[in-house]
Amino acid sequence: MNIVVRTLSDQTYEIVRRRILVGAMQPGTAVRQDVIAAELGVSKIPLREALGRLEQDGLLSSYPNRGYVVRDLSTDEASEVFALRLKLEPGAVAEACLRATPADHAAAETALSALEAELAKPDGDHVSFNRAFHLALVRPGGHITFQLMERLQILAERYVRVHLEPMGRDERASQEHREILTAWTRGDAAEVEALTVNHILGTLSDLKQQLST
Amino acid sequence: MNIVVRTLSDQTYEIVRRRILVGAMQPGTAVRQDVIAAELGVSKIPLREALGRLEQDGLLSSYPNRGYVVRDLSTDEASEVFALRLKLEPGAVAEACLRATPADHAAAETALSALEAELAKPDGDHVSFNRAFHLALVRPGGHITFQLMERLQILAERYVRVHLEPMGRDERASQEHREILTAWTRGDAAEVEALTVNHILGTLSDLKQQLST
DNA sequence: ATGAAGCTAATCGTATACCAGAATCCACCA
DNA sequence: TGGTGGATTCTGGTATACGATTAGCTTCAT
Repeated sequence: MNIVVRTLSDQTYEIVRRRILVGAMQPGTAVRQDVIAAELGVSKIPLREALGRLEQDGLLSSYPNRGYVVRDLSTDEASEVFALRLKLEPGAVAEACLRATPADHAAAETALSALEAELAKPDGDHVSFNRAFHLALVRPGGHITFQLMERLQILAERYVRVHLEPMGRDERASQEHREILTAWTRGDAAEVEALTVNHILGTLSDLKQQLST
Repeated sequence: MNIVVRTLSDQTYEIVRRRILVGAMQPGTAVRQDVIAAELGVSKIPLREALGRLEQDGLLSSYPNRGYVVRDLSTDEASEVFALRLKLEPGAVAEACLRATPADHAAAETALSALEAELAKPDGDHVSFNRAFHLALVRPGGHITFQLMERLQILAERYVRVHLEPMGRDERASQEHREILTAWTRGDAAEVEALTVNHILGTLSDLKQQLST
């Protein structure tokens, strides 16, 4: 497919990112470099590169000579992230659907199937697959847009995991996904945009409800 | 002021970024790590961390086992970057002006004064100061928004330098800056937003004109 | 007891040396 | 002319060492 060769830095990045996203590394925790390096069996160069990327992703903060700390979650940041998604994602998805090739259609279909399959499992990791699907809808658009969306998705994922994963809001969201993908593959930009707005608003309102309890 | 201690990685990042932005490292050029490390007198760890950040900034691309390459400029990307700025920046600046403290006001004023002073110099580096000013207007808003805007500003700066720096479009832009800052300090979000839209559109239209010649 | 001052241990940031493996180049050969 | 198979050059990664800084703990004076 695309890139099969991945550097150790990449893999380390994804492992640590997952740890943060699933809460295995709690907010406020200092990142002990040699400990993690030893756990993962990598040396400091790939680890530090991974941590640097995570800082740019907004998952870590760094303090000179004191290292990295897992960033806190906050309702302020949650609002910010979802406000940004609302500003960018609908347009990005719409734009992408106009440029999407058959290969992109296939990729998006695959991503959604994988997500649905994961939802069927009792203890599946559907949140990651959800992110992958959403990003597949954006990828055919511009490179920069995709990069920004990727970051927003990652940040959003933290909040979704913490607040929404326990409650299953899966059936409705899943149906919305299908609708979006259909319109997207059809190239119906206006419809895609509207559906995406709704979808994000749906997630956001569920989130707000959870936060207020 | 804020952060006085900066790591070597940070400094290296800024030096290499400047080289790319001013064209000292041309698009398409492969980045020879040991050469640059030797030139800057740093070892591979800070250099690689800097390069990784530049990749996330969209200034470099990396290919496993082949290293980093300076990304090409393209009119497509230029449009993308400015479209994103238009979607994000006006709202971000408006939001920030509502949250800005007196310290933020002072910082923005300082940034604009510095920019104006630089414009007075015959061969000043006003493009960097322009970016600093624009970012000062966004900083009091959310952390994530600021990070995204920072990246967009950096990307935009490349195109501005290449296409607009030769021609001086400075007087009008400079006047617009003053107007924006005044409304911003006053906390007039609606006005700030409108002025910012106009300002970006102004830059964009100058850019399009240059590109079409 | 309590706060300040000083010492100590832990950890970060960086450098250096080294190695395996991929990519590239080039000379040689069909 | 057109491969082909080493040499060469880099990158990506490891191991290790070390100065500097931070944080924690101890001690001492009040």
